[in-house]
Amino acid sequence: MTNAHPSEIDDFDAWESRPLSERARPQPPYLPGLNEAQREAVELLDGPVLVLAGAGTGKTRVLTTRLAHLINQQRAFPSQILAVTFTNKAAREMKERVAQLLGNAVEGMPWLGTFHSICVKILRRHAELVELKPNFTILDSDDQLRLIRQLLDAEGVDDKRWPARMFAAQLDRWKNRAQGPGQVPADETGFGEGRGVEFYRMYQERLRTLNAVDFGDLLLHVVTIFQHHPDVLADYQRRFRYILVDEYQDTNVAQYLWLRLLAAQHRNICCVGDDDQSIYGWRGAEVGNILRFERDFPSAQVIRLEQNYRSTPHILAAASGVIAANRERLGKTLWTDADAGERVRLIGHWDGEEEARWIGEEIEALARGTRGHDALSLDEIAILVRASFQMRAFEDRFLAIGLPYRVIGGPRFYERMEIRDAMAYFRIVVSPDDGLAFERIVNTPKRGLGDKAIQRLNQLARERGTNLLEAARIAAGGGEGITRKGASALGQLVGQIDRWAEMLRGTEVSHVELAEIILDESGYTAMWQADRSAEAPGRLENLKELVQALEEFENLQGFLEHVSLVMDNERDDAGAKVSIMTLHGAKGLEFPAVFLPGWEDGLFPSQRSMDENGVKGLEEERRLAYVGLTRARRHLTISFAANRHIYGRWQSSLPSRFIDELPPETVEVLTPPGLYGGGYGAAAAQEMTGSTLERAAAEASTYNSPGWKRMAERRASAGAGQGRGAHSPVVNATASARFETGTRVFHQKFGYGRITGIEGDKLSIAFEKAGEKKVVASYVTPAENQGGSEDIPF
DNA sequence: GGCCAATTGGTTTTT
DNA sequence: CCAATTGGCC
Repeated sequence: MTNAHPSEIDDFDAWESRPLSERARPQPPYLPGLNEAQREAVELLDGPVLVLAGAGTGKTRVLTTRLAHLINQQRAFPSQILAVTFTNKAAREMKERVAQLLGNAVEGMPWLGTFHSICVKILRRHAELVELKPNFTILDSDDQLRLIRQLLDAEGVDDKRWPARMFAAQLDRWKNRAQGPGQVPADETGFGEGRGVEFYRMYQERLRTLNAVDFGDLLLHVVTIFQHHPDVLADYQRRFRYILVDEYQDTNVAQYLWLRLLAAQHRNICCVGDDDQSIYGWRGAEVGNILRFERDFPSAQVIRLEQNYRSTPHILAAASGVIAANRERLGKTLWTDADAGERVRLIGHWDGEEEARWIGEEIEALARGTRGHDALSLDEIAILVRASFQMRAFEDRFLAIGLPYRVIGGPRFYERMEIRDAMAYFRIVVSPDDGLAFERIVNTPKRGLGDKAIQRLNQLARERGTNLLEAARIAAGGGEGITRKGASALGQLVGQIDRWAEMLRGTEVSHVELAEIILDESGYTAMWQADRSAEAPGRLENLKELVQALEEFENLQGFLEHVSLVMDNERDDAGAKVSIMTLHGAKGLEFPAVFLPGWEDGLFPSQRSMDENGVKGLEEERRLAYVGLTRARRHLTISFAANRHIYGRWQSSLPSRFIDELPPETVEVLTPPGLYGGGYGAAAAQEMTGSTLERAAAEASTYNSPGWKRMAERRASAGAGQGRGAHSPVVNATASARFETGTRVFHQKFGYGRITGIEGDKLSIAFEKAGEKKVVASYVTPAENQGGSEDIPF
């Protein structure tokens, strides 16, 4: 079974038989400059190697240099190296940097990519082995959930008792462990009164009918093929002479099996990772994979990268102090020869709003350079939170003071409704079997075909053993239990799809033009043009962007595959801005100044993690703390609030237990000692009551640290009225007095608009760009004075 | 079949 | 508090 690239293999054999002297290479220019451990990690090319790369130790550099070295030393053709990453971003970066190292001497590496993209490539070649057609579609989790809903509904499962989401999660767990319906452990079939495996089978069957796979299938199917078809496996084993894996601590069982199968012949597998940065256990990652590496690959060499080039000793000490409390770890000691730098700052606040206000002011100080350092660009500052709801407090505050920020990891472009709709139109034109796509668009725009009609179509498709599109064609003829109006609408739609499919095959129009025609003729664009809601203009804008994005692809098919695998959302909006993101989102990044707010027990570590996963959960939270701490280069500030406004109710909490784990000598405490009983952290605060907290806060101005003084001054100057936040009655009164209906105003986020109504502290404003919105009065300034209430010098 | 009001539940996220 | 989804009503 030599299905793939025989020419490449022949080339290699020819090359391998050449005398050694011809293969010799001069000392490569990229080796000097690496430290000893890094160099070892680059040069140990043969056999299994585990590189334990602590945060900031030059992991990416090692990985890319090793790749370049393999090619430079002619150990293998680029096409014989398998290099896997988790994200497209990482893959892209690696490609670029290898090309840079080798001076563009290498034509692309076909097997450098994410687990999923590489699996797609393999699976398309052998699709028939798992009863798929090579042009199968890849469903995202949204489609997946809809399919599950349909299935469970058809089986009469009560969604209240057995929610579709729950089954989706279960499916994920199974697929993450590469367990097909036949390999599900007996004690995990409980879903739907013991019908879990039955549903799993049916779900897989439906996917097959749709000629579709979900994300989990990409790995599961390939592993299944490898296990059942030794000839196919042998082919790939032979091809991949060298294997490199990034972020090994994040691999799940399926990925692990996949790697082990592929590495079995040459055994040249190099995994790079950091067990201390494993933070994706909740989505199937197995820290165990990295902890067990030496057992899995006997004679493996383990290299530790421990010299940190990113952070100051104080920051490293803080991170080490926290992570040392974890039991399950391989153990590394980061060190640096950088200057001590300033200590990690720790500060407690009365509530979340005060925390946001304080951080806002600190950021302004950093940006002005008034903290005794060179001024920082806002791009060099980040706020890392545990959960995204924490972001709002910062957004609110920064909007109010006009501090530019960017939220990283919001809703992705390709996840927007209008984009998914448009894509569904493209999908049904490209692949007539894609019933989910058809279902999505059949009544968008409204064609009078609701749930009833769709149910009937599905039934019809089942009866006739055909796909939804064909069923619709039949139903359009009438007499199939669809109303006359519905049948005629169906007939029109099917006719349109046929015509578009015809155009797709022909050469008359380009795929970009076709896309425009589809969106136009279907009435989809018109639907949004007719929509008077605030979002409509933005959606039309997005559709334009979508069509524009198409231009970079050869055809619709290629584009669709790109989108299903590369859900990137890198919008590079210009201007220096503070980054606000989750700790998860910050992995792999670094910033000169980092703020870590919300270090309260229950929030961080998250109560839910601890409740659901006990010590394991707590340890993962602790690794998350470690990731957060090690993002900082020079300035690091941890903070917590005694009270927080969560989901509309006040909640008070104790400082995070992780705070107790910070080595005291690396920390500068800005919180008055009274506020949390002298020491800091949960243990010290255990016995504090609300009233003692209040009294301590009142005594705060007597505290003597410079940081605290600064804060006290600020607090005093802020004035008592605003001390409890921008939403206080005082502010409201001023605000409503300042505005009246019809006033033209400016809002930091939504731009210009006219006030259409006032309710208490909230204004209804018809924005010129963003449409009608309700906005808190204090975030809006009269249009004549758009500079805002404070002058910010940037 | 479509629209509005009430209800509910709300870490972390890539592919 | 707020969004997303569901249930009831036209």
